[in-house]
Amino acid sequence: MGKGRAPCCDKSQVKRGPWSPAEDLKLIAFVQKFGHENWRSLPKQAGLQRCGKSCRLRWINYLRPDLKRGNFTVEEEETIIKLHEAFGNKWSKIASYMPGRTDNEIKNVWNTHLKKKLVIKNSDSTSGDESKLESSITSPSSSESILSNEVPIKDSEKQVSNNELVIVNEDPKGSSNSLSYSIESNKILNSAEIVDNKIEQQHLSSLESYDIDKILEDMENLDSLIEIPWESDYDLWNFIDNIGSNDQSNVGEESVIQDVVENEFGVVGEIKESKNKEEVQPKNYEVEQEIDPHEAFDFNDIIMSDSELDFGNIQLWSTFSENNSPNV
DNA sequence: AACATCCGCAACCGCCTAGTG
DNA sequence: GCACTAGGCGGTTGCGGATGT
Repeated sequence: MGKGRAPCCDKSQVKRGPWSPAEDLKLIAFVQKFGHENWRSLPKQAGLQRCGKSCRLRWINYLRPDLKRGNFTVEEEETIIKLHEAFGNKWSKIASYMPGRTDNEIKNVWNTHLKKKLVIKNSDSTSGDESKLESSITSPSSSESILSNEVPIKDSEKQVSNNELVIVNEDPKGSSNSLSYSIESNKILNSAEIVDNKIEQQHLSSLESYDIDKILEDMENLDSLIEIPWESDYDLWNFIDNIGSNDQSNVGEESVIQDVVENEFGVVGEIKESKNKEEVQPKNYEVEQEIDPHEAFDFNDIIMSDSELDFGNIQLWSTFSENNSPNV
C-alpha cells in the first residue's frame, strides 16, 4: 500500500452526484431484504454503481423509513438550540435526541438558520423580548399534508380530511403499541408520524426546564412505542406516479419499479395528483444510467411476499392483508 | 425578460474511532 | 501494541431554485 489513506472506493468506477429514483428503489429494496451489514459490499450486490459510503449516507439521510422530513417546528428548533448549548457541534448526538431527524439535517438547519438567528437574537437581547424564536423555516400552512409531511394532529389522533384517511388504533389498555394505518384515495399518510408528533409534543412540553435525563428516558420509551411504516417520499412517488405517462425510455426498468411499488408498497393506481405537470421531473434527480445487468442482482429477487419480509422495526407499506386493515 | 446574487440542502471529503486479527 | 478495515462523524462544497435588481 502506498502512502496516505486508501480511498474508500475507486472514484472512477462509481457514480456520483444526485441519486435517481431507480437507484433509490434499488437501495431501498436491497436494504429491506438483506439489511446493510456491509456498506462496502452493498453497492455491488445491489447493482449500484455507488460508493458504499454514498449508499450509507443516502439511506441514513434520505431513504430511512423513520425519517420525519418536512420543516422543523419551532419546538424542534428550540430543542436544537438547547442541545447545541449542551453538546456543541455534536450533530449525531443532537440527532439522537430528535427521532426522525438526521444529523445532516440538523447541521444544515443550524448552519443556515439557527446560527444566524441566534446572532440576531443575541444582538437584540437588550430589547428584553425573550419570547419564542420565530421560525423562518416552519411552514404554518395546514393545507399541506403529504407534501410536507406536516400532519395536523387532532385530539383523537385521527386525521380525516378530504380524501385522506388515517386510522390510528389506540390500544385500549393504553400501551399505544398497536398502530394501524390506511391508504385511501391514493394518498398516503404516515400514521407513525402522527404518533411521533404527539409523543414529541408531550416530550417537548416536558422540556421546559431542559432535562436531559427526561429526554433520554423518553427516547427509550419512544423506541418501544413506535413502529414506523414506510414513509412516502414525495419526489419518489411523484416520479413513479408519472412513469409511463411520459416517454417510453427505460420501459423495462419502469415496469420493475411499478411492480415494486404495487407489490411492495401496496399502492395501486395513481399515487398522487400532480398539481402542476411541470413538476413531473423531480428535483435533484438524474436520468438513470443503465447498470450492467450482469453486475446487478436480480431485481425480481426483491419482489417477495410479505411473509418473506423481516425488517424488524423497518417496515414497508406492505400489501394489505385480507381484512385490509393491517396491524403493524 | 434576463441576469446576478442569495440560500438551502444533498452529497462528498477526509479524519476519527472501534473492531479485528 | 500494531496494522488494517469499515463505519461514523463533522466540515465543506456545489447544484439548483428562489429572490432581487
